[in-house]
Amino acid sequence: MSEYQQQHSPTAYGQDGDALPPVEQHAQQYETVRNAHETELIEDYVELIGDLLRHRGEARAADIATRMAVSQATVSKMIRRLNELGLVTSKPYRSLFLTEEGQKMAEISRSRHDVVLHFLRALGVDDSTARIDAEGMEHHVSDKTLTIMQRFTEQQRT
Amino acid sequence: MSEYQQQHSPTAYGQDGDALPPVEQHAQQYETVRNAHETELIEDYVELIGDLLRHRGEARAADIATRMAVSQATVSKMIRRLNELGLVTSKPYRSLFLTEEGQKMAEISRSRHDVVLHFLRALGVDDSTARIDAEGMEHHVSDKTLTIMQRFTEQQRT
DNA sequence: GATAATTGTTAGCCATGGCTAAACTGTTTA
DNA sequence: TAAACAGTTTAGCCATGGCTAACAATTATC
Ligand SMILES: [Mn+2]
Ligand SMILES: [Mn+2]
Ligand SMILES: [Mn+2]
Ligand SMILES: [Mn+2]
Repeated sequence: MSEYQQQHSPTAYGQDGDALPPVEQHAQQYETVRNAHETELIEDYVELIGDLLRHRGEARAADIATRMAVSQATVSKMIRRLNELGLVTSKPYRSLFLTEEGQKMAEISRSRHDVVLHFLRALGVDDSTARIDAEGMEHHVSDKTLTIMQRFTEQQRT
Repeated sequence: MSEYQQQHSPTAYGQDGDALPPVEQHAQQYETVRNAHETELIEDYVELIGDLLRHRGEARAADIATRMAVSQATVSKMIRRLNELGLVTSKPYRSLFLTEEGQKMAEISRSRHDVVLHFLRALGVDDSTARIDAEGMEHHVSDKTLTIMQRFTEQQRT
């Protein structure tokens, strides 16, 4: 491991606050991010389908495509995957519906999303920015952090 | 647009706090996330190479592979991309170096990363969790939010 | 009821980011 | 100095998530 042959940096930087984390911990950071990326899109689809069902009573592929700014072909393909994963049921040319499992995922995702969004607003971020940031951040916030965010938001509200 | 044919939801949910955002805004959320994903991994590589150079004096492919928990083949392929993007210079079987542009990106990424990490700690998140969350969150935090996070951290420090 | 418009599906393309296996280069050590 | 080892590269595989183009089905309009 070349990384350990040279213990002292020859540059003038020395200690500048943050050292490199231990290898195992560092590796775990990236692994966790990769895992999040695997489920991220699935969650967004399921969450959106749930939201469309709640707010509009139906979830059509065309609406998903518009809201996600993605082609209908992309949505169609994705729906097949969601079907295979047992998250949605779909008859051709009909509205989508969520399975039990899909509904569970939708609820969890929506609640996570809400906690992050409300937290950002409580922190002083304007609504439109908060919405954009929350859409990405939500998938990378641990349960621990989520709890802390929630507490912060509640305290702020008083 | 079927989404607008049915204005009133037939379910009992009615208004429950958060309505669906307007289509254009909603679409922009997802687009922004997709854009972030395109540069995310590149930034992490460049940032890590910069950190290895600073702390160890050299950045070897093998070390990157270990730290990222990824195969050496994956790293090798990625280095070719970084090269093509003009972010690193590399002679075969030698340590990597960052170009001017690569150094700029590394600095920006590191500083972003630090702001998010320190913010999470200031918020009360334990170090190890903060590190994991920051690794993913950093790519989805807007400049506006970043500024607010920085202010928060400084206030907390007093 | 025929035609037009909308909606959905399929086929096939591409880039990205993983992987394993095999070959190659450079360094260390017997 | 030759062999062994560590590090690097290449080839080729796969899944994911985009796209366009062509076609099919449903729904709306005349
Ligand atoms: Mn979400
Ligand atoms: Mn999201
Ligand atoms: Mn980073
Ligand atoms: Mn990162």
